[in-house]
Amino acid sequence: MSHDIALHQRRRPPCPQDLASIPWLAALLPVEREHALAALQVGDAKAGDYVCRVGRPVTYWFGVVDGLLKMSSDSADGSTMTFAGLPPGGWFGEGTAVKREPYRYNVQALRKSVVAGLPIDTFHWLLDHSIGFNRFVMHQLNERLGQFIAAREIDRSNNPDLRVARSLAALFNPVLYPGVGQVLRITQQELAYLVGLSRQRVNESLSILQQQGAIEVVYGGVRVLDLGAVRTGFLRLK
DNA sequence: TCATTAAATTGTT
DNA sequence: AACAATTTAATGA
Repeated sequence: MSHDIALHQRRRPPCPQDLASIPWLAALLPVEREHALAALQVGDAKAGDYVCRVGRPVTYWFGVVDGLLKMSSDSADGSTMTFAGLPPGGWFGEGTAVKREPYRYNVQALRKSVVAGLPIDTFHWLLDHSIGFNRFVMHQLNERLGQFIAAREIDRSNNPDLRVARSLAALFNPVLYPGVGQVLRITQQELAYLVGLSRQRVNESLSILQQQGAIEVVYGGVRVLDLGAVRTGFLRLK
């Protein structure tokens, strides 16, 4: 397993295709956007690469252009706790970026991914100058708060079907992950890593959710049919 | 662009 | 954990 910080290696300027998948650019005025574009960086991360690590000083505000990342933390007893999966369109680290504190979690590529980074000084410049940017970050923080509260309920529950459903619902969040759309590209193995179940069990849960009409299982991904049903876990007990 | 081959993913035991 | 079946990605004409 590699231990590179993705954006410090294999870094390149963003291409138009990358820019199209960065949601907050649309919230900026032309002047602001110019400033942001001049500083934006894009890098490729191999599976297993770290995007950021606990304790490192904040250098960038990160976003997922393509691929899938995992946000996790190592607790005191040595076990690893996964907070969230990060699909395309997701940006993270604004909390620590605002405070200029060290990262409080690890973010690792679950598969080959494209990661974008906005240098922290540019991030602060946008906070100071752009109303649209502030609005975006505020929505982001608010939505993520809701997601973490939901995540606590997931952990309390022991029903694997419910856990899979809620994790999927989180990944399909259109505010946090506008790049996902109707079809989330994730293998059952990757989902198993995120939820903390075996691939077999995830496979079974997906079948049940499909039977209920909440999702459709496709090769290498999941199509959402009824996000509300996925969110509530539908007719299943806790 | 198409056919062939290799690799990845899934469903099942 | 191992297997065969299926789907996708890669290759080269």
